[in-house]
Amino acid sequence: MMNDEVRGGFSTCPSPPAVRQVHPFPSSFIIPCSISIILLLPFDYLCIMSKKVRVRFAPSPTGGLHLGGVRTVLFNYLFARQHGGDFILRIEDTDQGRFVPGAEEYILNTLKWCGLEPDESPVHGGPYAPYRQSERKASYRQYAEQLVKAGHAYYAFDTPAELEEMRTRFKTAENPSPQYNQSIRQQMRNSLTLDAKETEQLLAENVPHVVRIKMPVDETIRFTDMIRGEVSFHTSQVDDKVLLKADGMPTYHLAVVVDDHAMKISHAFRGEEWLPSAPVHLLLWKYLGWEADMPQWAHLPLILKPDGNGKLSKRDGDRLGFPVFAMDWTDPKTGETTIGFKERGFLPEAFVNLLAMLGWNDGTDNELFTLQQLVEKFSIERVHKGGAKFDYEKAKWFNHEWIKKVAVEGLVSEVNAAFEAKGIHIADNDALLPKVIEMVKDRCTLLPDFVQQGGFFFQAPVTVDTDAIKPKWDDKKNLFFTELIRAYELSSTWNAHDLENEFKELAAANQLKPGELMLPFRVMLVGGKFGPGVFDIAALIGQTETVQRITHTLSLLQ
RNA sequence: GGCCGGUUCGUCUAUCGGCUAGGACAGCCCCCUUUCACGGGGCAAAGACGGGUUCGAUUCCCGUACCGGCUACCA
Repeated sequence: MMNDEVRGGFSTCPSPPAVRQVHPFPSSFIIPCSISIILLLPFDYLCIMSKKVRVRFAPSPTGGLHLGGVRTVLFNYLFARQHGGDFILRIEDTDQGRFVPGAEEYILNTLKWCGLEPDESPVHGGPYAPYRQSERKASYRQYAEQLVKAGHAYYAFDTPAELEEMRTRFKTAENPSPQYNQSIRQQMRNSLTLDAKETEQLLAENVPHVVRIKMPVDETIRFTDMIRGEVSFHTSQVDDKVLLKADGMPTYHLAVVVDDHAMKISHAFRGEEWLPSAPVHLLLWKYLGWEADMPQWAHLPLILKPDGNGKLSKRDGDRLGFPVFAMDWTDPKTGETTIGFKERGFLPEAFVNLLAMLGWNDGTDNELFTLQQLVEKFSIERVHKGGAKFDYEKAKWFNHEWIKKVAVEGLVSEVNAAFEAKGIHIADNDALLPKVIEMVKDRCTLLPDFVQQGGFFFQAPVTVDTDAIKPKWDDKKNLFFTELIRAYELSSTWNAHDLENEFKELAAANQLKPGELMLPFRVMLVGGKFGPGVFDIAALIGQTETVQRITHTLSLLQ
């Protein structure tokens, strides 16, 4: 165990120059700042070395898991595995009003499907349980009070109506959304404006109240983001965020800090939308006295709509006809189901692969990676800063590549399920299925394509595209196929090679070019102008079925 | 509005001061295939703008523009 920790620590930080690369300083600063770089480096180095890598994904259970969410999971997972660390799933269900039943189970199932299972979670357990914030409710208040005592937070008794009133009162053209900040707090009902006695009394009477952070007046908060480098904020610009709600639940801001500390999180990855509240979190780590244990932050770029601009949302998927959620999600309230990548026919390997490439690359031209390869090659410093527009066409390309790449055995059960979904029942041990998969996989982009591309192996085509034959159909061809039926009925062997020879010999005897006959033959067997080599198909579906399909089409052509 | 972040082909991206700016998806053309694909070859397509710094900027700095995020007792 000890050994593992040491090794994990070392691999986090392979060499000091690597740390330097992550946060390049402007060249013009190198000389004046060289002293601080030298001072910083060993500190960072020590810090990382002494810490076991522990990362967490902390979703709120409010619905289906979005592309961006799964990518955050992926990056967490890759980082943890790469450094021999732990990957934790923590459910952030502090908003009781938004809780959606089934969402947590859905998240777990999604991680399972993706192959990104956590080491610790509400169901996997772990040494830092519970992993649901609602179950940790009792632990937050003391920290909020500690902050109040230290003068870094205060009680606020403003009612929702009063807050609303404040917003309309201070609203101007220049300031369309006034914040509860260091200037406005002086005009509100809180323990800063009320005298101590009054505050005591309100508290004693259990008057509903929240705890807000007291943003310092004139400070610049800086930190080094693993993706963005140095980021800074001025405290005058950030508001007094609520830390503890009137219902006693913490807000995300308090909970994330308390729990990241309690769970010994070493690196915190989250979406870019969290960047503006980062100074609040930084301050909390400091005020709570945990500054030395603060995780390293990485704010991931957003995944954007393919058209226009803005964050990708479930609505965009509905509108443009592609999945946004990893798996089907049924809203328990409306009963409405939103399609997922899994049900659309994506392989988890492809899904994970395409997500990894949304904002990251290994610096080579390679785009196809297994999870294991990603674990080896991933590096947070190579994550792109800018948001990426989601391209469904490219997503499908990844799946196609993976279908071609994956071994037949790995496809059997998924393909079987795709057939089942279309009402074609194939026995689990049907020896034909693997052969069919092998034969058609190169032309399938999504799993359901196997039904179109291979269905005719299992049942005669429901409709035959005779229109594709008719224009060039004549008595000579009709005669040829009549003779072909007899020839095939008399065949003593049944393999693609012999079938082709017989076919060509018969064509020659009838003074017809084989080429003119192969398309009609194909349409007879598969129902349309597609599919693998026509004699391979005949060989596989067998003598009886081949003859029957020719006979059937001939009757349609009468 | 304010704050923060971002900006290379239509899209995802490479480039860590030397670029004839590379790859992939999509598009178009050709070859292979007497089907559809796969595969192979090719074409077209990009550094937002303006200033610096530099012998030399896509790359470093500043400004502008544009895009995005945040601005809840939601996460």
